[in-house]
Amino acid sequence: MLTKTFDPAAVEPRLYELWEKLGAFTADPASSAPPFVIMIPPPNVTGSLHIGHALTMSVQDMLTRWRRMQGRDALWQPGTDHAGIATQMVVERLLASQGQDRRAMGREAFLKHVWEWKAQSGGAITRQLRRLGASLDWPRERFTMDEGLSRAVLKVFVTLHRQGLLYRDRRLVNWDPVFQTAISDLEVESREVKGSLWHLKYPVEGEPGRFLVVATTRPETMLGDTAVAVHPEDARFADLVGKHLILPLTGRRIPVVADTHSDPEKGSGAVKITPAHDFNDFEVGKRHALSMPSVLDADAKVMVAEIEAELAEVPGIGDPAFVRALDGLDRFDARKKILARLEELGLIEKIEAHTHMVPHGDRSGVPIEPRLTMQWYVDAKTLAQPAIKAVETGQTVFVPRQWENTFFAWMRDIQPWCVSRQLWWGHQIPAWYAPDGEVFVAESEAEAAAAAREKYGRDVTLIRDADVLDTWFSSALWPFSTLGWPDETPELKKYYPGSVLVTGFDIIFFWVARMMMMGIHFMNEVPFRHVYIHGLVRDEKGQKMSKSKGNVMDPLELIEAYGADALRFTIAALTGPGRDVKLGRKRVEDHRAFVTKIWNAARFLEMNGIVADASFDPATAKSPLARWILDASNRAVEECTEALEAYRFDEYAAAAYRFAWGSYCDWFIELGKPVLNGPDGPEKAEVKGAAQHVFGTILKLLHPAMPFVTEELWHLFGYGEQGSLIRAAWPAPVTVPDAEAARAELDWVVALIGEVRGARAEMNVPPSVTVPLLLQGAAGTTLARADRWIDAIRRLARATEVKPLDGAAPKGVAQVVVGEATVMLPLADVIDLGAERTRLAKARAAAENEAKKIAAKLGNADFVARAKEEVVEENRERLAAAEAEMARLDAALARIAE
RNA sequence: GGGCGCUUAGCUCAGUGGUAGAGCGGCGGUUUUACACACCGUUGGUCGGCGGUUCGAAUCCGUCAGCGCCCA
Repeated sequence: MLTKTFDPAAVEPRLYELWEKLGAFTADPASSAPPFVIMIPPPNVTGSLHIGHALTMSVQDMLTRWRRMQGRDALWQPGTDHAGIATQMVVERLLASQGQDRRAMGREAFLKHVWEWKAQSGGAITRQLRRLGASLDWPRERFTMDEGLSRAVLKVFVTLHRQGLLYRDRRLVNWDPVFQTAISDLEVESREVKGSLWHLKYPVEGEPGRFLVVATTRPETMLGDTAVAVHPEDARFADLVGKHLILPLTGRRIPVVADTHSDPEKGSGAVKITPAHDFNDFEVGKRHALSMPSVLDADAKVMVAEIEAELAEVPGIGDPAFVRALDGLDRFDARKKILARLEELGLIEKIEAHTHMVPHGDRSGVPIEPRLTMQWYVDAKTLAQPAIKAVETGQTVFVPRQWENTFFAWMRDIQPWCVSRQLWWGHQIPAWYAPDGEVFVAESEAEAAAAAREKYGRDVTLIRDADVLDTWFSSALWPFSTLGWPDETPELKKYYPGSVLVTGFDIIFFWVARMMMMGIHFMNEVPFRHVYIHGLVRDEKGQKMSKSKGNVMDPLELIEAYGADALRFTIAALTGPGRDVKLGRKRVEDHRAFVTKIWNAARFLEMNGIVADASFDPATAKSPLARWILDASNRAVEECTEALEAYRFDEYAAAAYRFAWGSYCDWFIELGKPVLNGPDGPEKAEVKGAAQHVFGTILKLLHPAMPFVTEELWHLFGYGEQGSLIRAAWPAPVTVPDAEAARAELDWVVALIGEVRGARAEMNVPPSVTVPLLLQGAAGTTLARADRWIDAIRRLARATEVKPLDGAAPKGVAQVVVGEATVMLPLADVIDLGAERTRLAKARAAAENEAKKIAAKLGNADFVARAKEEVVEENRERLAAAEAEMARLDAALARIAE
């Protein structure tokens, strides 16, 4: 006996272990089956499963399970990435709590700690993915710092360098003062900050009392100003171009230059230029050959060294002692002091409140500081071109398509990719420096030494670059490094390129674009055919989930409460095209009802002795009920398959739900009860056969979304061995004899029951009152149908019998129109005839309204002349039907007039 | 400022030229032996506004408004 309700907590872990033990998730490079490949977006090794993972992983698992059932050799490649900054931060914090310090222990010892931490705590998310039911090929699990993947990183780095696509350059980087490292453009997020716009007065050289006013949001950087720019066409400042200003506090002479970067509309129309601390100013500096002194150090503290030589005492303007005293001061403290001093000197014209966007490190959360440093860069511009072309030509297709625009916009304006990070945890850059500064890039120290020996004719001391690579550098290789590249493995041959990449739109730049670039460059082929972009998970109100808002939902807790199937089905149902998913507890609870519904349907089958029967052949079905449900299941199969092919998880869920609940449970089982409760015989056997056959189809259709409950029932009902549904064949439509006739018959039964139920409910007839149904004007086929379905009609329409009206209509009937017939319910003692007249009049008005609308359309000569013939014909039929219904309702009204 | 997207029933959303839909909710009824996480019935929308194209527009075009996201 099945338990009263499904108990996911007891069943799910057991089944997952079984699948894993059976090797049900395993891909087989030796098989002849065509591959289906999804590369997991490797979660952070520091991470734990959040609701966003639940979405993306559920989607990936649905696709994988579905394709696997279709007979594809499915590989869902698992793994995690080493998450440079995040992991280093976690371990540093841990060490700090034990009173230890990274720098004190040194690089080697620190890395040992990180590896230890990874071994102990790094696998949390992989365990959690199992709870979700993710059918990843675990024996193939990889980590971006694996030996194999590290070898791929070395090879790629060295190759790109040799090809001139990876180089060192001294330019401005986004510097994170907390982590003390460069970060890429993408790791910077603009945040709106309420600040001020300070209008500073810079004295014009040789013209006492004349000032050029510059507006700035960052007054502390003025120490590093090397020019003031005005717009070339700005008449207000035309005479100043070429003249010099005395930079307050430092006393340094700086030129006024004409540059279009200066916007006459903004601020004062003149802008101070600090090339070493602002990206735009850097470009201006390059255009005008300005010097580029840095005045902030790695900690974002004031650094006077590079401007020391030019400090000059100028009465009322230049104050070297003050400037020197700022050395080592935090940037924000320095700002206050500088402003106070300028105020004293009368060099602040005004201060405006000003809201502006300030770049922040996405992990550290502090304002990033542009700094002039030497870093390694990848020539993304060059690598981007083939990637752009691949999407333009459809080698890779985004779903939904509109995301291609986002991809193009970024790729066409791509900047050099800064790949070096001043961290210890990561792939150390394979570059060695000779004492003269010459760099040797090689896959090993020995190779670098050999190259150096060749150059210098002797051995020299080489020092390895201390920096590591951006984590995304190794992630970019994921689609082929996980398959064994640079070795030519069977896996690489079979599973590259992947079928589809599934991710959120926020990752298009970080990862998708970079995989495209690296994949095409090193494999001469795009890394995946489709990129399915899903939305973000938000709370019920549509708010982004965040810890600070306190609206985060823990997927594991939801699984605990409602089961993984319920969570997964909810996600499927809510994942529409290009939409964010608004998820609340209530939604999961609601969809759990569907899991329970399936379970209860199974209990009904069990009570009726219905079990799997492979010998049942749908093509031999005779009873209309069996043929009807088999036919309906064919359509459900088609709908589900088409929906999955189109990545329409909402439609897939809706089609399966509609069929399982709305057709199988609500009608097939209910209509089948009289037969199932009746004596054994061919009809009963056939209904049982259809019941088990279609239930098997339902289990298969739902398996990608609800793997656990379906797998459990699959075995309990004898469809297959334990844990075998996962590899059962995806259903295909079956042959159903004369499906159209079965549809027509069941449509009639459903309509009759529906109409009678509706009238009874509206007339407040208690369910305990049962009446005969008298058919007036019924065709012979209708009467035959009524006869065939009498037991079901009795049961579902609360009827005692169904028979043709003999003679005149009895007094006090309720009447409904079903097709050509009028059905009379003799209810003289129960109903209010006035109310019945009102009800009929309302129905007649609706029919009349419909008829009028259609008649007007058909009365339009243009419509008849220009619309498609089948549309006109359809409208003619609808008009006829509406008019016939009006006539029958008129007759019904006449019958009970007084 | 530039770009993208969204606006359809109380809520969440499908619907991309031919009868406006689903789920949930609301309301009324029901212990009819799978299921109250249920069953039956029912209510509910000038498809954001305006203009255009068309025989016909939620759907195509233009425009305006509101909201969201990305970029500067």
